Amino acid sequence: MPEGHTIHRLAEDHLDRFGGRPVRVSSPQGKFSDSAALLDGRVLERVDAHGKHLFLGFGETPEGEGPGGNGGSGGSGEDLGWVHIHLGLFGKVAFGPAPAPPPTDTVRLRLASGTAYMDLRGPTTCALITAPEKGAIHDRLGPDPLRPADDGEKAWARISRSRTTVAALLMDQKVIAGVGNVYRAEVLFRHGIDPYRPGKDLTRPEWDAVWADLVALMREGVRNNRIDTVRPEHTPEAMNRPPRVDDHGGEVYVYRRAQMPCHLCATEIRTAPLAARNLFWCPTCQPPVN
DNA sequence: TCCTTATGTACAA
DNA sequence: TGTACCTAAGGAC
Repeated sequence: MPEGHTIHRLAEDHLDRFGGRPVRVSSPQGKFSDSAALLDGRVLERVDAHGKHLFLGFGETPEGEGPGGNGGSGGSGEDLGWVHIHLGLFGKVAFGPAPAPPPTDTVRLRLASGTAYMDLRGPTTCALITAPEKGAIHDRLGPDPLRPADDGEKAWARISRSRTTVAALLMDQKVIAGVGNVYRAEVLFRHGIDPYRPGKDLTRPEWDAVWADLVALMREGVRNNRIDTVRPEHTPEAMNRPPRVDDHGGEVYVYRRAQMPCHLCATEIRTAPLAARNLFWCPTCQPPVN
């Protein structure tokens, strides 16, 4: 269930559970075994998240535990680099309390401490990378609404010059990092923007509002660990309608609501494939501009 | 038990 | 544009 909010939440959760302490690292499935062996027993020192990319930074071997010892300052503490994780479409992380149960054979990466464990399954990427390699990943990602230092300027520079549809641009991680198929559909609905409008036809005020909204929505997504996008006046309680029963849980306006009535105008929500994903929108609330 | 679908990306042609 | 990759859940039989 990965859009950017999931990844930033995972970064926090990893730091809370494993930060500052040595961690047992293993790869029951085997595909990460060599790197896991290098990392086993190291301290998780820092975490980072950019868009849908998660980075776990492991430090030096704790005193007396490393092969080759010399556990003091600077000893074996060369920067081991970062574990780079991308969940892709199917990847999942499961946390649990110690003791960790026997892993299933799909667990790519297991972290375990005296109090907690984490199992990673099905990621598209789980690799040990160097700091420069991490830098290269940041360089090819656009600004992330969840990174405090980022703003929408670089994204606007690209969007305002592009004939590509705004729906495609919002999914392009080089343009803006962390937005996925749910936030894309929902933020366009919230601002009444036709997903097929070319980027260059967006106005500056429209983009500023979309960016600010993504910052707010995605922060709430990190907090609640799910995507909710309906305004208070459109919640099931406020509208006296049944809550959504769905595996992704959150309350939304259009995502996966094809052929159901729009919460605002009752028009049938439409869906169409766009760049190998399903787009959802309300043709009445998000009319073409011409 | 099989089929479909899914909040994603990279690479080939 | 198509295809490959990774996993699990839900629904149709």
